Amino acid sequence: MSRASDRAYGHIRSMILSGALQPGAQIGEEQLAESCGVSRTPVRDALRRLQAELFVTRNESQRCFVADWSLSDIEDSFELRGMLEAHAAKRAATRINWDQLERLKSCSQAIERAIEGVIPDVPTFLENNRTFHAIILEAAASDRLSNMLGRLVEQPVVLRTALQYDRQNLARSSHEHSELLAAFARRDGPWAHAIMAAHIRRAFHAYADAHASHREDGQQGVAA
Amino acid sequence: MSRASDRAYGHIRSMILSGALQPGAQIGEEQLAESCGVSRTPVRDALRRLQAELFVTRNESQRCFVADWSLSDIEDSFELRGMLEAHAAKRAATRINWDQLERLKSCSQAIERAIEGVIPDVPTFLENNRTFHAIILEAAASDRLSNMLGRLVEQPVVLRTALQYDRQNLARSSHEHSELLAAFARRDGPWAHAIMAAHIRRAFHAYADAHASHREDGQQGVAA
DNA sequence: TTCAACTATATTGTATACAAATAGTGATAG
DNA sequence: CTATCACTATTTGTATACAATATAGTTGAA
Repeated sequence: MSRASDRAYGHIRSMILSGALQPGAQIGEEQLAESCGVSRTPVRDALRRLQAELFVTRNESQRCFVADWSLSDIEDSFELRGMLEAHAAKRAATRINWDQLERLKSCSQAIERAIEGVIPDVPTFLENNRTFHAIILEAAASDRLSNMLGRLVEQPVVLRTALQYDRQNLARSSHEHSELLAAFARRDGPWAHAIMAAHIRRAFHAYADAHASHREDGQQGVAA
Repeated sequence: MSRASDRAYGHIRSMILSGALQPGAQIGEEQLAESCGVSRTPVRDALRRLQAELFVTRNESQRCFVADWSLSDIEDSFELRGMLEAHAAKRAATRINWDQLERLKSCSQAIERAIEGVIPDVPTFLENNRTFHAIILEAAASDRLSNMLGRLVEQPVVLRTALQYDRQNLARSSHEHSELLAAFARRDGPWAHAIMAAHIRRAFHAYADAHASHREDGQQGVAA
């Protein structure tokens, strides 16, 4: 996408994620255009994208609002993501090639290194975790699946919460990655499916636990 | 959406479905605007929607093309749709209310009436079949799920093929609807899940069979 | 005082003009 | 004859002005 449209997209998205634009707040095109330093045209493009990704909703008369995620929305998200990522893992197991497997191993090792120190390197963990899942999706080789999962993994709840991690969660996540590698190496679709389903499910419960203790002081986090 | 944008969307979509715009063909915004009798602005909106629904693709330099669906794309579509609709059916089973159940019964009866004559009333069948699935999705009560399924059920392959039906397919489809009603009446999620998975899977095989006999003279059809 | 209708204002939708980028074409040099 | 570079034409991206529509505020009458 083009420069101005991208800038508007990124800017609005980050304002939503940072809380500068609160859930339920109405957002006018003109106001956003000014705030982004571009005209309404690219803002409208950006809003359409954000709407497709469920960051933004519209009322019956086409006015835009920051999407308000209820707890059940969040659960829905994890549920769908688990289903689709497990499916992707199953497909990937029988289609993955040598290069992709090597890249997965490399990610997995980077993740292990990132969490072995006294102070875990969370940014490195996150980056490689992200790449790990992206490679699996690539190996699954389904445009439609990629299209749909792309809408889920980037959603507010995931980003807003994926900022702080406890040691145990990081280690468990990393261990599940190793298991996935084993399943892929054996080309075992059902195994990969089961591990991935559990992987995402665990992340959901970790999030739910963090949410239940409703500490609003910092960000709680979940590693999937 | 607004009038001009809707017109452009419908017009382009029907041109793709009718074959007036062939798969792989490049489509320029200006040309479409003229053809739709509107300016480029609403055409651009329509193209974004069609792109999200995978009717249209873009190359690396943002030029638009009519999406070209390979056989594996079609299989992907059925696979995902089966997975998501089965999930929807499972959710619906435990959430459906009396009104929704009554509407499902009414649809089911209309479908039975439509196929009992010597000449099946296919348009009525299709209309009620569509409503039937929509009610289940409504009962599933998940915006994300609706959002995703909406992108699948309306896709080219479905529409392009859902035009002619043999008696046996119609009857089997209708029978599966009745089974779903039974599962819903008993609030049996796993049962509903299994029936729906089979329902969509059967539709896929019916399509694959029709495709294998590659009769290009008319439209083959599949009732899901 | 309340409700309704109307006006004013704010917001989104559309058209058009212009800017930027890309691909196609032709000429020229190796 | 091929390949590369420059130029032109085509296509998409952006800005702005204007039109249509919805909301909110105000005024009037019952």
